[in-house]
Amino acid sequence: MKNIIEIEDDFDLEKIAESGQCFRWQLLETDQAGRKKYRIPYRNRCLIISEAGGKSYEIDCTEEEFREIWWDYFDLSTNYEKVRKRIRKKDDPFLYEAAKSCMGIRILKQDPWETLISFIISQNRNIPAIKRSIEILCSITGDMKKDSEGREYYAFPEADAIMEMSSEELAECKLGYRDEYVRLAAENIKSGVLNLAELSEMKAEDAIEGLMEQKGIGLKVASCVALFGLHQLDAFPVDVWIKKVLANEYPNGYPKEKYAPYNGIYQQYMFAYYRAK
DNA sequence: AGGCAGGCTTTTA
DNA sequence: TAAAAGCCTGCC
Repeated sequence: MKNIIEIEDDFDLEKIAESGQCFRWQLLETDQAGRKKYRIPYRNRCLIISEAGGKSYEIDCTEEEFREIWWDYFDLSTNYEKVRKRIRKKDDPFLYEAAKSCMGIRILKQDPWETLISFIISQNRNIPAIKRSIEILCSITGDMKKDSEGREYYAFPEADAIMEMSSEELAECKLGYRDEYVRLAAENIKSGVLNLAELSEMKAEDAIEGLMEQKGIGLKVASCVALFGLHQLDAFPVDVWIKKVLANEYPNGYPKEKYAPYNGIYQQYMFAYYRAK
C-alpha cells in the first residue's frame, strides 16, 4: 500500500536521520534525483517513507495510520517554523545561522524506553559506534519482523528480554562498562522503580532529576532522554559540542530563559550546525 | 559542600 | 593515538 502525503512545516528526513537523536533509521535507497527513502522503526512497527519532491512524501501505510501514529512521532503538531522564526538575526546571529542551516530538524517523540537505553549506550562514544551496539542488541534479543517490502529487521527488545540476556550475549553488544547500566535500567523499569510515563508528566528539570537517580545516568544522558524520549522540549543537553558552542559563541552566557520552552529545539540546531563544521 | 582528576570499554578517524 | 551526544569514585 502506498499513499502520498504533504507535510507543510519544516521537515527534512535526512537532517533528522543525521541529527544524532535516532540510531535505528535505515536509509534504504537514494534515487537518481537524490531523493531518500528511509525505514523508521517505532515500537512494534515501522514506516517506509520516501521523499517525493517538495513537500510530498510517499508512505507505506494508510493516511489514517499516519495520522494516528506517525503524526505524533514526527511531532507534527508543533510548528517548528514558528519556533525557528522566534530567533532574531540581530539578537543572536549565531543561533539564527544555525537554525537556518539546520532547518528541517525536528524533535521526534521516540519510545521512552528505547531512548533511555540508547542514550545510556551513547555515553563517551561516537554515533557509528552507538548505532552498531544498538543494532547488535536488537539482533540478539529483539523480535524479527518484516517490513512491507519483505525486508527483515529487528524490533527493539523489551526490558524482560534484556534482563534475560546472558553476560556473554550482553558482551557481544560491545557496551564495555555500560552493560551494567543497561541491565540495571531494565531491572528498574521492570520493577517500576523507574517510571518513564510519570516522568514525562513532570517539568523538564524534575524529570531529569528523576532519571539521574539511576546509576549510569548523569546530567547529559538524562537531558537527552528527557528531550528525545519524554518530549520535554525545554531540556537542553550539554555535550562536548554544545560545550564548544557555549565557550566560543556565548562567552557572556547563553540566554536559556529567553528561549524557553523550546531550548531543546534550539540545542539541536546548534549541535548539528557545529558538528557539521 | 562542591569541584576536579583519573579510570573506564570499545570503536572510530 | 586521541577523541567520542559521559559517568562514577575518591580525594581535597
